[in-house]
Amino acid sequence: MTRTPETKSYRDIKQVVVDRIQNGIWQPDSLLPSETDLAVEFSSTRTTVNRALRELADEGFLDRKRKAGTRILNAPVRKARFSIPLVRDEVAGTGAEYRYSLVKRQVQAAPSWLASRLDLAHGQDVLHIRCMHYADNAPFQLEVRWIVIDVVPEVLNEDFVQSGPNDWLVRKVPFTNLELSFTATKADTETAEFLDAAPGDPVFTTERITWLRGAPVTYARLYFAPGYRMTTYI
Amino acid sequence: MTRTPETKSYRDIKQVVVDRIQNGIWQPDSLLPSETDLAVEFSSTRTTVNRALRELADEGFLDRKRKAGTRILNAPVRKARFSIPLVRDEVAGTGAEYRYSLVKRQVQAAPSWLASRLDLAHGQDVLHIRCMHYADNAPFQLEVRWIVIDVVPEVLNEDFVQSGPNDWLVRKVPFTNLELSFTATKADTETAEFLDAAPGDPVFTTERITWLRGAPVTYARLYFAPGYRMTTYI
DNA sequence: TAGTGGTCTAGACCACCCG
DNA sequence: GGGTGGTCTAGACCACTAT
Repeated sequence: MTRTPETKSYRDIKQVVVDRIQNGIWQPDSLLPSETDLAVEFSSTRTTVNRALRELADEGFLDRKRKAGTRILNAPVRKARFSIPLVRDEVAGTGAEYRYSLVKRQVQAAPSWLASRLDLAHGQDVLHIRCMHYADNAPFQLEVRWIVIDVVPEVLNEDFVQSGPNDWLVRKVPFTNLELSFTATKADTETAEFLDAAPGDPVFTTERITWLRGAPVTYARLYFAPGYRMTTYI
Repeated sequence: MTRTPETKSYRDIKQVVVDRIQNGIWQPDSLLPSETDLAVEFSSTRTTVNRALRELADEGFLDRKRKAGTRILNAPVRKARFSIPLVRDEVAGTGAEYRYSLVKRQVQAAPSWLASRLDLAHGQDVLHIRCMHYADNAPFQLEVRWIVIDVVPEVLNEDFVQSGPNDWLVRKVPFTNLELSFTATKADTETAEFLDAAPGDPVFTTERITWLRGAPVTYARLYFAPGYRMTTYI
């Protein structure tokens, strides 16, 4: 079949479907026509309709089940995409100049809370690191990290004086699994000093655990200077 | 062509590609073979290879450009998907019982900071709402919200005594755009009381602005009770 | 068991953009 | 200019599951 003026691309189809949902032509919880029917309506093929609906389901608009059909989700559990930048890039993105400084680097036995969290053997060695990231010489982020030496033994060759462990890990151990959480914590005395904050001040905190093929690589806590705001657009 | 034992599905292909990246067989910044070549290697078709690579690019592993080819990203700007649940569902998901309570509902002229933020006319009317969400009768979230009446005049018919504005908005007003940000704030006296916290305690705070086809619908601040943690897996 | 979505094929045309 | 990815077609078989 040749493409007629009425022929819709998968992008057009997505747009039409979203419009119909937003204008109430198709109600939440109701069933869409089958892919075959929609293909006829849009002068398209099932393959193309399939791609459109598949992406909308992926974005959280639709729920699709074989035999049951495609249903409009009533509670739009919209899914937001956000990217996880390197601190360096995040700072550079604001136009500020990035500076890194190592505070502490020490091999130690994993504290028991960490061993428990990462499922390490009792007393297993980890490399503990504290470092600071600055934006135009103002404190931006305090990084506190533990790296499991058995999983990445080469880490012992790095002194992390010139650049941070995150840069190194990203280069050496790419593409792993990640657990990411966000909380608001209270600055203790030391954190407050590094971040140029008052003790007790609220601090936006990120916690990351990274695995490489099932093995825990590193645990990190990132304390952001007061005023930090993480923003996403959907 | 019939499917041989060597024939790979798009999932298999994704897995192989990720494995090769993780094992350093394909280095960051380097170019992958073309889709056509990969199709031959995997005893598959270009369509299938295309889907695999397209999804990996979408997940942040690869960068694809016509003519330039497919390149492995060295700075893994991994993209995380997180969903934005209704409070009700979030509470229910923890197994706790959800309870809602209206604190305040009032039509007022938009305060100037809000008018500025949402680009409203000076003195434009908004519906101001404060309400609480409880989990097993413990404070879970304090919601402070402003709704632009001109955009959704039907909101005046709702008293929001039985259920919150979020439930209503989600059902009635599909949003098209969303700005979402996260910060750590300091509890003021009133917030602290509602959240059963001490004044000055750190509070994880979410700010949401929602638009419907370019028109600002609502601005909301969500203050979470101490101990709240937002978690994602990637 | 019948109908729906999930996936694959083989081929085609096209848009983009690097060299 | 030519090679790469972007997309579409027409058809097929299959997997799942509601009924």
